[in-house]
Amino acid sequence: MSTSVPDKPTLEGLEDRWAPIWESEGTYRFDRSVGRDRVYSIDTPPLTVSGSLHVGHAFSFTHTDTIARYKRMRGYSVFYPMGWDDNGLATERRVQNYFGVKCDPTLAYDQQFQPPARGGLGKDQEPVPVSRPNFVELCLELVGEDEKAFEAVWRRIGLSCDWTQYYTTIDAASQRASQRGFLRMLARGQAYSASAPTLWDVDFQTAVAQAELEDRESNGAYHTLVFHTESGDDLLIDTTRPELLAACVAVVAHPDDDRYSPLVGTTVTTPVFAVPVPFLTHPLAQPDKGTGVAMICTFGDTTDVTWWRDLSLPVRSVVGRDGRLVATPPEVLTPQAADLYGAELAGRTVRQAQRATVELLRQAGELRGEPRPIKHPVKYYEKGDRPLEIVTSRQWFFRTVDHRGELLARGAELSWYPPYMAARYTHWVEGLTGDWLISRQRFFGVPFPVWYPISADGEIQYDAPLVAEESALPVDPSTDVPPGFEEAQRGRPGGFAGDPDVMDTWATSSLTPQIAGRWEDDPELFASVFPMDLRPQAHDIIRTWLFATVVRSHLEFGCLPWTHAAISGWILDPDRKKMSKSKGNVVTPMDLLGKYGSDAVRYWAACARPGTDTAFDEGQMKIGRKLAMKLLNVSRFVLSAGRDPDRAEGEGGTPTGTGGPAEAGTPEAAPALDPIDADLLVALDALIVETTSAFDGYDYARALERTESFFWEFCDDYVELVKNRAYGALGPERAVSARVALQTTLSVLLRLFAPVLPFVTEEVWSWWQEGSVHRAAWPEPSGGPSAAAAGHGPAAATSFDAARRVLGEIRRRKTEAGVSLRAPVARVEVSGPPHLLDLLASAADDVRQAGVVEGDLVRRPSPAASPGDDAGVEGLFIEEVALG
RNA sequence: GGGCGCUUAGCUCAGUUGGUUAGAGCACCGCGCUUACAACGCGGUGGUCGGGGGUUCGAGUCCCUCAGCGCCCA
Repeated sequence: MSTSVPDKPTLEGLEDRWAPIWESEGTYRFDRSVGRDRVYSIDTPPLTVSGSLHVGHAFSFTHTDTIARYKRMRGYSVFYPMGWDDNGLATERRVQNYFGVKCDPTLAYDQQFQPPARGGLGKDQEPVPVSRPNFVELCLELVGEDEKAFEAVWRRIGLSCDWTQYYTTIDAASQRASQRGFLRMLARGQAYSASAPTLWDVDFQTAVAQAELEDRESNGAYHTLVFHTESGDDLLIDTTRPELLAACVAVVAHPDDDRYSPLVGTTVTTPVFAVPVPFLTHPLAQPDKGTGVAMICTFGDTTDVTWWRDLSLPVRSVVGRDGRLVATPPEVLTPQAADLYGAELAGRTVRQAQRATVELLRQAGELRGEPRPIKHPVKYYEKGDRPLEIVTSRQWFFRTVDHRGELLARGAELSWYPPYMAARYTHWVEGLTGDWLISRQRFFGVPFPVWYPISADGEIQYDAPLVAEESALPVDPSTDVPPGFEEAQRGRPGGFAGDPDVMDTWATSSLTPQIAGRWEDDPELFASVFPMDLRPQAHDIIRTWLFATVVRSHLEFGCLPWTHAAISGWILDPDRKKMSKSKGNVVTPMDLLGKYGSDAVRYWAACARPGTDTAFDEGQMKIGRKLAMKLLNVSRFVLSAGRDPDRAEGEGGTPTGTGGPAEAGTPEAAPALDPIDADLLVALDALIVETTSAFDGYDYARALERTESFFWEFCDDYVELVKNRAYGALGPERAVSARVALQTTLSVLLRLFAPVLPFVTEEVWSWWQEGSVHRAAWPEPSGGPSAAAAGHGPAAATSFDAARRVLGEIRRRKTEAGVSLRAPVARVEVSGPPHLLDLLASAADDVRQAGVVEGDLVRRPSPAASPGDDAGVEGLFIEEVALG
């Protein structure tokens, strides 16, 4: 083996040098030929391609990468695919603007289609309608560009994923898996369509699922409306949504609210429209809210939906999908009331209608007092700008509520890191209020593989969908034809109509283990990777992505999709605010990678405890860079110290990568080690045990911290102590002892650092070893001759400890005296218990060399020392350091 | 309103089943170009462990309570 150490090692250019080599050598390629028990499979989060990567992504993906690299060095064949999630609203908007198109799912695919623009339309131009398949093609073109940029960042940062296992959630295989998954759910009765109250975003024109909701504290106002009882009394009801008065179907009070018990079961009359509605009770009515009576409308909020369902009330919708009041008022209105509605409210937006309704109430004398402004939580779509409305429409759902108990059990079965994150899942499942709505009225997504028959009189038969055959997947019902039909029958009586919607993003990305594992497309691969070992993700999507993936795996396979979930924290900006695009505080990783180097950025990421939110801190990257630089320099010393240029070649120095210190780095076989060299190797064994256990518990941060701390002690104390001896100052045999310890330790440290610092460790490894450090075996403690030679447990004081203590004191005295560390020392006197002095004696030569002690090193037994005192080297006292 | 975290040096954070005098890096101050390293090394200053109470021979660590911050959910 040749050793080739550069004169001036540098961190510059390591990424450009090693990333292509890893790719061409297939260093991270998954080997499917091994059995499932030797596979470690990772369900990588597919990043949304729209938008840009920020350091938070680099942060959490680095965490996963350290685990992947560790498992690989432990001998696993690591299945670590990379995926992109390109479905979504953001992409649609960009595509519409960039190409000047508008999707119309009723249109047929046009193979010759060319978009009117690339880079945006002119001012007078109207967007061109295109079919869904054409629209999807344009989406793919645009996200393809982004994916290239994303991939470049990942390669630069050194993610050890296998790029041959790459997928996107819109590619044909993903669509096939997604549609197959849907059809299987449908066949088992776990997917169903229903016309039901649905949360609706009037701007995005799509249904929204429970998981996508967020409450926002918003301005509103209580309006006190005057209803009329059967006996002609006024009944006051506070509402924030008077514009829904025409949709009122009942009023409700709490069953225990004695104030209203006489009215329960009677009929009251609404103001303005004079519609009779029942007075009912329900436990969700809050006696202390407003007057204690609420008007139930279809539908003002989710509580209305609950009341409507529990109390079996009729539907009287007034708000349309466009967010305006519908043209035709509920049938229950009298002709006069309907005329009033048509004149004052029909076609108005919700806000306009509220003003108009207030005016009508005033004119009728049925508004008591003035509206009273309040702040209250209102439901929004997380990406939306206007409050959600609730409309009634036909949508597809996956059943979840029926499976609540089983899903809770799956959550308990999963190993969570850190464990307390399990509570997020449990609370979410316990709080489920409805099944999972999967229909989206969008275009760039996976279509439902169903059509509906059209009856002879032209009615669409939603209850008897025509499903695609699995062998035909993926299909697009807007262009493909259901089995047994011809294209000419599309939209005709007696023919069929394709489902116009696409599935929710989560309906597809909940299948990432299936997609990456090529479910059904490659049964052998799937069997060797599924269920997977690890799901790494952030905590904000436990209730969406993690939950949805568990649902799909549980219902399809009756098992968890993975055995472990590692939840990473978030990146906060220096003011401890969440980093997000809308706040404008996002930092992108590419510049940082260039400035500090990939290893340094990875170091910063790996310092964060699993699951802990972390402030963005360039200072930590500087430290990482310093660490990488130190590794280069000390390696240069270790690999060149005392080498005889004439017999450098073939000298040995061959840590094989398969074992620990005992068999590693030994130019001459089994030399007699100096005590402090043996001490170092014993401590190294302890380090290996500790870091291995930390990585087994997914605690990359602890592993790094311990390795780093050992490394600095190694550099600052051990290397300084033995430096002269390694150069041969105390003879060739004792030089060999030092060099064995140095090289063995370096070999182990390089491997322990490799998961976090892949570039610099690979660089140094290449100076003296064959193959990639990332394919080398994780170190094992030797527990062998070196430990026995040391003759004591790791807890007791060692020669190394005694030597560092005395050397440290000599340094301190020199510093206090303001002289150079090279200044000679005339005399040192140390007192302490005899056994500590003996330890010191065995390292005395090294201490004298390192401390430049030219005179005596006197050891004076301390009379006060008790024989059984096994305290540490604090028992040594440096009585005198006489500078020369 | 409920839940989950967090609060340790000026800053960013470790601190394992409770166990000597609570640690690291950065920053700051001082010394030093020494045969791996001046984009560096060596040394030093710096803390009522958020407040209060409790359990214990002993609490940064366990329990209760209060305050502040963050996130999730209503």
